[in-house]
Amino acid sequence: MSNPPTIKEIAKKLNISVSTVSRALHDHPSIGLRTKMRVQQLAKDLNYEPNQTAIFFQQRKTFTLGVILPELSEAFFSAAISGIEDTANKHKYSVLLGQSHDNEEREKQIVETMKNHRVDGLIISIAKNTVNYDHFEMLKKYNIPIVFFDRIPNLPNIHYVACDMESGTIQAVNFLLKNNHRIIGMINGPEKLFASQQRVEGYIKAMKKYRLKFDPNLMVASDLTREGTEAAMQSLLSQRRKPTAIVVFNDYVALDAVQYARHKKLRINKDLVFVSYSNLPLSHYTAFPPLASVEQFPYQQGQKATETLVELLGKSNDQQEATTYYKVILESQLVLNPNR
Amino acid sequence: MSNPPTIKEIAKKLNISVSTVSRALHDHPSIGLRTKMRVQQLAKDLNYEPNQTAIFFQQRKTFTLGVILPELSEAFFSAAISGIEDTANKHKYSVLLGQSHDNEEREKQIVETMKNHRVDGLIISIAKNTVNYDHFEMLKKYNIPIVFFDRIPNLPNIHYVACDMESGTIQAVNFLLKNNHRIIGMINGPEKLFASQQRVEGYIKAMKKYRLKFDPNLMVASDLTREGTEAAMQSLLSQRRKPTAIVVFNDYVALDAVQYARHKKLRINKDLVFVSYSNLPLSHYTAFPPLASVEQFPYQQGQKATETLVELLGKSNDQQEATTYYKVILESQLVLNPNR
DNA sequence: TTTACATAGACAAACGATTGCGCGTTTTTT
DNA sequence: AAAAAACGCGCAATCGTTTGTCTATGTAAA
Repeated sequence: MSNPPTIKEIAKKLNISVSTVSRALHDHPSIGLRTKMRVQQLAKDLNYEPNQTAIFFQQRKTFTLGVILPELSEAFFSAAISGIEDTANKHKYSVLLGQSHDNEEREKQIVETMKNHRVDGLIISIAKNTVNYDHFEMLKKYNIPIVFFDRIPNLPNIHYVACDMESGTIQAVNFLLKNNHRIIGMINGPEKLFASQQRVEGYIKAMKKYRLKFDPNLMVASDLTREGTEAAMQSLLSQRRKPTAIVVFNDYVALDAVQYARHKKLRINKDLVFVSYSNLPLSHYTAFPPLASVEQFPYQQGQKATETLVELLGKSNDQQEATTYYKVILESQLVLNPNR
Repeated sequence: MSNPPTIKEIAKKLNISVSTVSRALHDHPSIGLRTKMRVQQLAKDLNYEPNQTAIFFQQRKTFTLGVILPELSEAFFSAAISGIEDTANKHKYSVLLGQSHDNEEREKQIVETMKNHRVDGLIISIAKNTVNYDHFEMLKKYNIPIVFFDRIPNLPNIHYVACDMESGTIQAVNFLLKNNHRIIGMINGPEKLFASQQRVEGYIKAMKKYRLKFDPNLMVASDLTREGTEAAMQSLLSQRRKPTAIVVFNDYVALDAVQYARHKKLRINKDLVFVSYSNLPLSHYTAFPPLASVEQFPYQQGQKATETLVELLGKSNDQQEATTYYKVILESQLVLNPNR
């Protein structure tokens, strides 16, 4: 027989009704032990497996989590998806995947696809230049909860998991200050990102604590492309008060910044030192690694986001409404480079 | 209204039958232009979206591809999944994800989950120590086609996409031979992997062409862990005929091997040079990169595997049977490290 | 005018499983 | 021994959509 066995076939072969079979397979108390055994035996013999698509349809639940990330090939996100998949799996959920390529249009379209697939919930790290959040709001009407992580939108009532970049930045700047740097530059990311704003806060707070005044010229933004980073470096290095240290948005940007500096004949870790974020494994192997990097625990963020979502899904809609929004903050942590 | 609109509601509001609505939405010729317009207008107004789970169920097709990879956080696989997702998306397929963590048990369980989800097809790169292939064979009975890529099982009748590691190895060894190395070691991967066997073939062929005899002591295997690699290095370096160059299974292994060699006070690229596989982006930034690396085009492999699977799914079962098995071989390519 | 044939749409079954309700039979209670 | 409760199972609706078949109306051909 080519088609997988169904509950109907079992019923027919045993001359009982489908409902009995269904209940027998679920160990329902109202089914006698005898028939229960017979059904379960035959099911095993026929290699019966319930048709999930039928169940999904009937139960209006798919046990599937949608995950939307900017770039799967970036180490940060691939670590995150790893944590997400592991945790989802542990809770019997499957993972439906989409990458936005940092493109808002594409992000919208994926959200649409996920909605039509009737995913039970979504985990999203938004595209870097998404400014319109309608496609997220829309999901509320469909009762599809979202947990954002790392790259979170600037919206009031959302669930999210993120690293506290403010404290991480304070750690980073303090580290530099303690090493006698006084003119500290910063290459930040897109202003829209909450994480960028937090970095600014942390930077300013740390400087203030040392009674150093904030020089806005030392704070530049990169769009995270190589060109953007080079422009940022150029701007920083053309200052009258040249920075002796630079805090950089992430390790990828740092690699580009380092290359630019070397090209300008600056001696890394002598004329100019770098501290960055992410602490990718590669930075341990790299020729001129940043002195230190703020670890953001992508795997753990993914884990936590998934656990949060699963917990949310365990609640009824009313309960969901009643929950105050989850705002899970993981502490980031400055990690000194062992090869420094 | 909390529930999404259905075809039924549209039918009721317009006082026509559901079948008419369905056909109108699909532009079926037997529906008059007037009603067609009215239906489509109302559908738009109500923000109607077909319930995919119902359609999946009804059509016995989910437009979902299952993807099983060993480790998402490895650069090779994250690049591959990126290619897979992009290509699947282009063909209106979604991607259901699972990672085996190189664990055969887990791999089996994921296959099971995917089957129950009724994915239309599977793309798999097998766990490194999977020796039993029953769970793959089983899928044939359910008419779920599989396309393997990169890490392919040693089975006769399968579809697969892979890089030709033999020619890549020949290129690598030739490169070393031309640079006057005569004693060339190799750290290979698990013997079960087809790719490992191909590397051996390539190595031997290249040596033969130079009329050099094959010294089996120069060929060792690593289980890809740091410890395994260190053991392999130790074995190689303790030879009477010490290698002046080593071909290493991949860039991760190479990084470990390099560290071991440095620890042993060997001068990289002087006393000992390395050539490896994968050409991960990080190797451009690394302090002591391999001289060259055999690029395996993970993104393209993912793309190609997905295209192959989609093509397969376009065919009826009979046609599928009739197709000879796809064996897509991408040429690998030796890439010299620009920072060498 | 009658026959024939498109045209436009309705009816209903089917996909596979779950579940509220009802009904007959057995067992327990008093 | 009669009434009540418990047990064991079947009936049928339901989830939303697609699709084969049938019917009614109108139009063209004979």
